Order: sequence, then C-alpha cells, then structure tokens
Amino acid sequence: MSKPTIYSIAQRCGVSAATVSRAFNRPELVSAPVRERITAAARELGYQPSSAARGLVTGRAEMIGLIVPDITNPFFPLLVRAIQRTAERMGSSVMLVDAEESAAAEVRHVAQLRSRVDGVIVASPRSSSAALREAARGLPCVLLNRPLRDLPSVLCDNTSALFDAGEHLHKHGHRSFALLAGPSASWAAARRSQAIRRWARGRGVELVELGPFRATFKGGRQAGAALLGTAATAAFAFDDLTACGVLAELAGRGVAVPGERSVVGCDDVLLARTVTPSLTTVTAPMDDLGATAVQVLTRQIEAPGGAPEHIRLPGVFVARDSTGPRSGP
Amino acid sequence: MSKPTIYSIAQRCGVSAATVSRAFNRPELVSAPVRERITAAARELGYQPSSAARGLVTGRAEMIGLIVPDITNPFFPLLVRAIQRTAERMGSSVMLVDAEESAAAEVRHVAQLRSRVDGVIVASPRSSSAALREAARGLPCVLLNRPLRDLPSVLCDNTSALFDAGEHLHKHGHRSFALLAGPSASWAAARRSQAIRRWARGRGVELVELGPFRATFKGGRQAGAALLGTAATAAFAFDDLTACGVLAELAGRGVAVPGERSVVGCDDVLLARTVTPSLTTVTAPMDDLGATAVQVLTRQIEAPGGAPEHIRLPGVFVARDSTGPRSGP
DNA sequence: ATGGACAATGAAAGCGATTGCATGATTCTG
DNA sequence: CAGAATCATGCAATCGCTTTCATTGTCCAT
Repeated sequence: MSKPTIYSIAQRCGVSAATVSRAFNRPELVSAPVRERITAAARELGYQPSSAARGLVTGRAEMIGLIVPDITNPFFPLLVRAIQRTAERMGSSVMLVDAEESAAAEVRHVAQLRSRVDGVIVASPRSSSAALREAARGLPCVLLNRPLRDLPSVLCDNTSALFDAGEHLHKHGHRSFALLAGPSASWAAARRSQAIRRWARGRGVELVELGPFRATFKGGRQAGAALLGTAATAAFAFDDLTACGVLAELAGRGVAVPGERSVVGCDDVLLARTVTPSLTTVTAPMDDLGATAVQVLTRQIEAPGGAPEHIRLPGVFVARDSTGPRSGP
Repeated sequence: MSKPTIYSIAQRCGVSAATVSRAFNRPELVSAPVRERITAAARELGYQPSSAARGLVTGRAEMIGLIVPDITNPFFPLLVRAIQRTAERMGSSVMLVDAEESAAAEVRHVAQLRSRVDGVIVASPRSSSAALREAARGLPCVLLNRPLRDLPSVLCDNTSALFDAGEHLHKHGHRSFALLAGPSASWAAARRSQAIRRWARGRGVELVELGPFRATFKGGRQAGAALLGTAATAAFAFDDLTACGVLAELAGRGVAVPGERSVVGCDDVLLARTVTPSLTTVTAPMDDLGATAVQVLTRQIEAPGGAPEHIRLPGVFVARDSTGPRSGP
C-alpha cells in the first residue's frame, strides 16, 4: 500500500514500466487500448509521478527560482503572478524567495536554490554586481530591473514615460518641481532620477532634489514632509508606494492634491488606482515583464552560454487625479 | 566538465562515494583529515548535492507548499515571510502558489504540488470542505484560518480582541455601531461578524450590518459609502484593507476620522500603522501563526496519521488614531 | 513466399545520492 | 598476547523514472 509507481501500474496492466512511462510522456508510441488501460489504472491508484526521480534522470527540475528583495512591497505581487502564470504554462513551478531586504540574503538564496531549480529570476536591486555575477556562475539567471553586461536582463524603462509626465505637468502650468529620489543603491531609482533631471534641464525648469527616501509608505511620508519645505508645485515620487505616503502626509497636513501640489508616482501598483486622489503614474507592463523574464530564462536554460539578452520594455504614462493645474500666483 | 557529483569528489580524494556522502551528512563518522580533504575538494569544485537524487532515496523533498488565495492582499506577505523563515530554519524551502482568488485553482494547485513537496499549508478561505479534504488526502496538510474537523489547522481567533475593541469604543461614548461584513464564504469573516454581534447584543447597543464587501481597498470604499448612509458613529471593518478603503472614502467626502466616525480594522497589516489616521485594529500574531503552521506541518509529515492538531492563537487589540470619543449630540 | 519497413513493447542501463552490511585496521581488555 | 570492541571506510543495492537498443510481430511490395 505504499505510493504507486510506474511499476505498480505496469504490473496491474501486464505491461512493462517503460510502456507506462511512455504512455504519459510519449502517448503516440503506445497503442490506444494499452494507453487507456494505463491511464485508467493510474487514476484509480492515484498515481503521481515522482518529480525527484524524473528530475534525476532528465536533469531538469521543472522549477524556477524567483528572488525578490521585499515581498511586502506591492510592486512584486503582480510580478509574481505574471511569472507564475507564464511558468505554469511552460510546465514549470516557481519557488519564491523573499530576501527580506538584505543583499546578503539575495546572494545566499541564489546559492541555496542552485540545486533545486533550473534557473533563477532575480529582482535584486541591492547586491553588488560582483556578488551577483559570482552567485549566478553556472546557473541560468535573468535579472529583473537591473542591468549587468554579462547576465541577461529584463528591464522596465520609464524614461520616455517620465518625460511625458513632465510634459503633462508643464502643460498644467507647473514650473517648479521636486524630485523625491528612491534608494540610492537601486538601479531603477538612479535611472528614474536621471530621466527626470534630463527632462527638467531640457525644459529649463527648476528642479529641487530631495532624498533619498526608502521605498516604503513611511519613506513617502518623510518625502511629503520634505516636499512641503520647498516651493515646488509638483513632485515626482520614486514609486507609487512613496507617492501614497506623500499623499497621506499632505492630506494629514491639510494640503490639497492636486489643488496645491501635484504628485506623480511610478509603477502603477494596485493601490494607485484606488487611493484618493487616484495616482497619476507610469504603468509598468507587469505581465509582459514577468512573461518575458520567464521566456528569456527558458531560452537560457535550453541553450546556456548564448549571448545574454537584454530586453527593455517601456512604461507608459497615465494621468489620473493626483495631478492638475498649478494653483496660486 | 559536467556538474560535480559525489563521485567526482570521491575520485579526487581517493575515497569512495559513500564516504563523501557521509562527510556531509554524518561528519562524525568520517575521520577529520579525510573530512577536510573532502570539504576542500567540494568547495573547490563548487559541488552542490543534487536534491533530486537525495529526495529520491530519502523520500523527502525538503520542501513545503504554501497556497494563498490572493498574494496581492497585504495580509499575506507577512505570513509568507514568517513561514519562509521558519521553514528555512527547519531545512525546508517553500513553494508559494497564488491561487488568484479562485477556489478551483486552490484545489488544482494542491494536486500539482503533491509530487514536489512533503506537505502543504493552505490558506484557503474559498474552496469547499469536501474538495479540500479530497485534495489533501494522503498529503500532510495544515489549514490556515479555516477549521475543518479532520485536517489540522492553525487559526487566529479575534473574538476576545474584538470584544476589547467594542469596549474601547463604548468607553468613548459610542452607542451605535456598524458591522462592515467581509466575504460571506470566508470563515474568518463569519467568525468576526459573529463575535461582534455577540458583543453588541451583550452590551445592548445598536448594530447595523452592511455588506458583505470584498476584502479589497475598493470594497472598503463601498463599505465607507454605505456607512455614511447610517447613523452609526463607529464601524468594525472586516479587515485592515477594507478599513483603509473606508478611511479613504470618508476622507474623500470630508468626513473626519475619528472626529465624526471611528473605524476599527483587523489584522494589523503593515499599512495600518502608516495610513492617516493610523488604524485602530486587532493584530494577528503573524510570526506565531506562520511558525506554528510550519511546526504543525512538520509534525504531520514526520508522523502522519496522528490526530489533527487544532491551534488557535488570539489576536490582540491595539488602539491607534482611527478611533476616538463620540462627537455630536 | 521473402524481405523490409514499421509499430508496439520489453530489457536494462543509468541519473546521483543514501545506507545497511561487510571488511580491515586499531585499540582495548583481562 | 588472543580476542573483543571500535572506528573508518568500501561495496553494492536501492529510490522511481527515462531512454536507448533490441525484439517481436504485421503488413505490404516484390
């Protein structure tokens, strides 16, 4: 009465184990009647192939690892979903690992995953390039939102969308802006800041830089407080979570949005649509991002050693209610 | 130059594979010098034991599955963390699966996980008892926040904390309450509603029931709108996410909290501390909940067939800024 | 009839680890 | 100093599956 194996089934059906295996993996090689007997017996016995045994012989775990720096950040759940869906469609499962915001943990987890997965997707804004490269040596790996020359990566590029955001605000009469910078170690943060700076310079408008702030709600509140110390009428928050914090802080101090200040976020997290006022932001193409990452990883797994792909997906600007005409003098 | 195995190492060190295996698993059985040579060689070659091979012979995957109904709900990330931490300490990895709010998916995923994990933790408010029981047949399984006689479960019981919440509001002069009910299929929702009803009856205060509302921010806004249609001065929201929605809706309509209405949430999600006003709520002992679930599951795995444990951890009431003295007449 | 092509199946060799048993070397005991 | 006990190690079976190669039987063209 132990777990059924292909042998139990084989015996029960009077065929060899090989035939049972084939009945599942290459059904066209097995005659219809036999195949049916086998599947019937399998169902009856509640047979489940042992993935360990299969993995041992095929060398594939049918599993990919996903490392995120902070699962409590609302940016990730959507990504996780997208990745999970795509992976499932390709016959793989996903092992999610939360690095709890520690660079060391990110790298450590890559090492731990090595033996259990076919490859990993790493959303690792923190760890050093060298550590990352080293950790990924010999393991198919795709970087998310962080570029590294010799490792494949899938990035969301918001540069042009942020330009659009700037133009949108400019059109509404804003001339003085604040940049609420994100974590200094984060590639995304650096890139966004840079895009905004470039735009401001090109437009010839005033830009005061504040921060860096942590990418949390609380960080956003601090950013909001800092913003009030300036004359800027519009602010670019590093991301939506930060922006929500800013909104909360402003609301708490009785500052009207967009009446007195306009705020734009980034990422288009679920919350962005639902807060009041709803957030003007830049939507990251989460589904694409996740799906692409899985596909790139799959390619990497099937043909290791190819030139690393670098894919860049553009974000798109969405105007909502947290931005509006400049008020005052 | 293929992946190093215990054989490569054995050969390199002039010992047998068995010795290499022992050097890692039962080091006390191997003489010190040999052990060191082996570990040195292993490090040098970058050896990683194949978990498939080990799993095949030991019959253990060192992996547990975790099924959550909706990873975007901020309740779960903290739980996931706690579970992951505990599992790691016990030498297991966690496979997280998001059921995307579908009962069918919950059950389907349990089936898929069967062959890859030693057991599963299921946070499944939705699927039917029968389906759940069937899906878990022969697979160690622990239910989270949902009781079922014949399956072990770990629950967070907020009954007494909700009583405390009621008393807190009563002390502040509130006499007319609203219950903003959560999803009708959810055990937690039913239980909370019941606790609140009981308290109100016992206290002899007025209680109007609204809902059910979805456990999302948007659902909360609807609840907030509904609340304004009543004369209740204090409201019990199903959970914090709902409560945040209520706050947003009230703020949007210029209703002061706690000036005009008091709101209490439940779960003490991260956001609860950071919104304005910060949320009076009932904190679920997430870390305990997660750790306990893993421990119960581990016991279940090691000694299947024991009587199912049912563990209940109490939530505790925390007063913050979303509740205050009753205003008006 | 005869041989070849083709289809359906079986036998058996691994995949990389763990582990019970056997063996040889040391040390202990009386 | 003989034999027992102990220690370190090797041998070989095993876990459940996939896959190559060989085998058997059918059928068709010659």
